[in-house]
Amino acid sequence: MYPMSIGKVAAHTGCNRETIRFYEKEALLPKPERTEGGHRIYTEDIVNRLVFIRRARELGFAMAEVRQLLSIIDGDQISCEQVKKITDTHLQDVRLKIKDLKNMERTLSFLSSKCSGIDIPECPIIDMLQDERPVGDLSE
Amino acid sequence: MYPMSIGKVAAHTGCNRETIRFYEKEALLPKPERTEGGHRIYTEDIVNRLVFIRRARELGFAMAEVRQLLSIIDGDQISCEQVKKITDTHLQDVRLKIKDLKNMERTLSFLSSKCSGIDIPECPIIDMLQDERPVGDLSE
DNA sequence: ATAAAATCTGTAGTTACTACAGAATCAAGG
DNA sequence: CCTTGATTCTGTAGTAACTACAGATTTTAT
Repeated sequence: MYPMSIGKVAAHTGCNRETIRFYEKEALLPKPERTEGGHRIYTEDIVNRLVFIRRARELGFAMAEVRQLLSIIDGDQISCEQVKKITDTHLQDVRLKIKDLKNMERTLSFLSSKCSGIDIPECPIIDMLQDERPVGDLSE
Repeated sequence: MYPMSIGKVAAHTGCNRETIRFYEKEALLPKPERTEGGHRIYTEDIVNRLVFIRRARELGFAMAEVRQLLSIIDGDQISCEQVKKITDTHLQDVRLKIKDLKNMERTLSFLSSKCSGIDIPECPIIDMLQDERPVGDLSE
């Protein structure tokens, strides 16, 4: 299994090659050993670190936050308090985004419901987007 | 009121100056008249168009979609069918994003609940992000 | 030995803006 | 009319997080 070429790592983790090199350039991943010809050779440690990064990213953590999490991991002892703080801050962000998207959803489905889709001179969607009244204000 | 300088338009619409010029460069807005010295002068028409763009953007339409909507508006007759199609496609996108974010939310709040925030050698959040088991798999 | 597959570096493109720098113009007050 | 401060001008570069090449080199398999 190990050591692995970059292509194997990509296949194994689902992270593409370019992204792996990108993380290395950004110093989220350490520089791996090289073959004589200069090809990267990955150990299990680095691959685990990559998996960690991908997982955090899939949970929506920004790269800056991932960087913080990694630096906590890299420190002598892990500060659970800091980790929880980063997580909770991010959780707030996610909740806010959900709220915003739900508002969009509400307005969009309202707009869609007003439009038959049958060609008529006046389009209710266009009309409402051009209307003086702010979108999302569904009052009379 | 009209005609307006770019600064007034910005204040009036809440869209910042740079963005207005950016939309012009991107040809979402037409090139406005200029003063002798070269400053832009905005008519009501252009400002209305800007408001339309901002509203569509606030509903999460991508610039490419806004572009499509505008070209429909600019055509001889508005195709309600096309407008509805763009809207409904976008609505699907929004719903998908909500779904993804809700999954993140669920996992993040689970992680957060597992962490007391009190410094202990092992951090449950870090552990779970490093765990073999994929995040979001809350099974035993 | 040769051919095909994989990898290398470095640069540029993506989205939708935002932030300058340095120069020119405009509006208001005296 | 003149000055001063506010506004605007153009053009370039930066943001986030990758992704997509091009052209050269290396590795692997036959």
